[in-house]
Amino acid sequence: MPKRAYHHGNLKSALIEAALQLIALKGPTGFTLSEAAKQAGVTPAAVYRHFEGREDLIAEAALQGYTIFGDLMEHAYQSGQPSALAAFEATGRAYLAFARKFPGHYIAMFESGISVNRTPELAQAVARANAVLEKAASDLSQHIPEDKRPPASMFSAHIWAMSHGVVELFARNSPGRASPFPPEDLLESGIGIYLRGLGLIPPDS
Amino acid sequence: MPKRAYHHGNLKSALIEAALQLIALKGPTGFTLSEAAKQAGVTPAAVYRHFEGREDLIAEAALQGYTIFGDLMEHAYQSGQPSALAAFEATGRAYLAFARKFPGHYIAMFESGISVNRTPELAQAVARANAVLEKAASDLSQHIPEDKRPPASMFSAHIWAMSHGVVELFARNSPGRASPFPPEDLLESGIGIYLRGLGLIPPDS
DNA sequence: ATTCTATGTTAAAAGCAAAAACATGAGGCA
DNA sequence: TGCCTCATGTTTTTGCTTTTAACATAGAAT
Repeated sequence: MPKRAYHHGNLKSALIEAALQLIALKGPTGFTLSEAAKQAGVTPAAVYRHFEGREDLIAEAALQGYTIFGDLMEHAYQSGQPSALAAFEATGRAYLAFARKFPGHYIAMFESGISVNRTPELAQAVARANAVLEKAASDLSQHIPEDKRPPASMFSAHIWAMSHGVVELFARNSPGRASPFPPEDLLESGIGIYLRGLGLIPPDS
Repeated sequence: MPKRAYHHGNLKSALIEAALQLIALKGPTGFTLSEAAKQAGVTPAAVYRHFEGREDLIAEAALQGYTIFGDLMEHAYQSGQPSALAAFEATGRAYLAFARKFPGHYIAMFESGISVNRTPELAQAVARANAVLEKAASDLSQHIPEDKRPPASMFSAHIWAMSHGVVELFARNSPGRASPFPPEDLLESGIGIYLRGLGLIPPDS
């Protein structure tokens, strides 16, 4: 194999790819710009032609993550239609699936400490993902009597919180906080109980 | 005031204190051993007389955190006795209160990437905190008919997950993921709905 | 009083982020 | 065809970090 030409061709994507791998492997703290550059076959300084710096590289990985995340959630939502309940439960499963399939993205998004308001682009990608979740929650909550219906944004915040909590505490093997249950079961049962509490599914196991 | 004597006196605690402050301020990534040393009025190398290195310093902060956390949860649990429900809800509130009052500890515990099995001591402190939560959940779940009662460990995992999710997503101002609701309300309502789903509180707002 | 040891300092090696100065080569244009 | 230009990489440098080794000091023990 001939050594790479002077110009890489698509260094930007290669760097994001390398960053995602390294972030997933060594955590947001262990990740270094230099190592990502090396893995892309390039000197550290070259990174600055495509990103403002280390943080910006992580931020772009997160942006890509939110975009994929939004797509997946949207697709899951559609796949459950026309049943509001099926659509809702599909988004729940998609959440966990995303965290499992795209660990680098997930970490960049939620554990790297970057602000969602870092750039307008990022904020918009977050807002879009949020909107899908809230739409699924809103659809479903139409089935609740209006007087005892929580705001859809609260509903979706609850579900997002539980999903995120399950991922952070029990789905990541590294901290080793082993639960006796597979994360999928944990989340599904938790959401099930919650929905029962809203009267959205009948009270039988 | 005369400059500090050659021997600090209680450098170890001073370093943990400084670390907690800096971690809360700049996140686990921004935190540096050197800065903690400077803040304690000592050279970086002095740190190595009391800790194995940067990670170990963070780990000890986390250990201290889990100990305080366990104490607070225990106290909250006792404060609600003899009502299992009151005790349970008190632990929920205590969780959020801890995250708010001890941000440095919380971050060291849950966001710094240290493994809970790093040392036996740490693992034990985590286990103890876990045990309090599980006891509260177990007490409460006695009030559920045995055939439709989830395992106490699953019950407590659900609550822990939602609590942690609320803290991470909505209680930390830095990521700027503003929810329209105060985290306390969000968590309290979420737990309320969940408990209703288990039939532990009657279905009225 | 003298020695031992815990606890500090200085000094130095190795790695990283970031910026400045320099190099290369691909595409537009005569 | 041949030159210019500019996007894209490389070297080099600065200042920070972690970590280790060698040295210094003072409180405690004998």
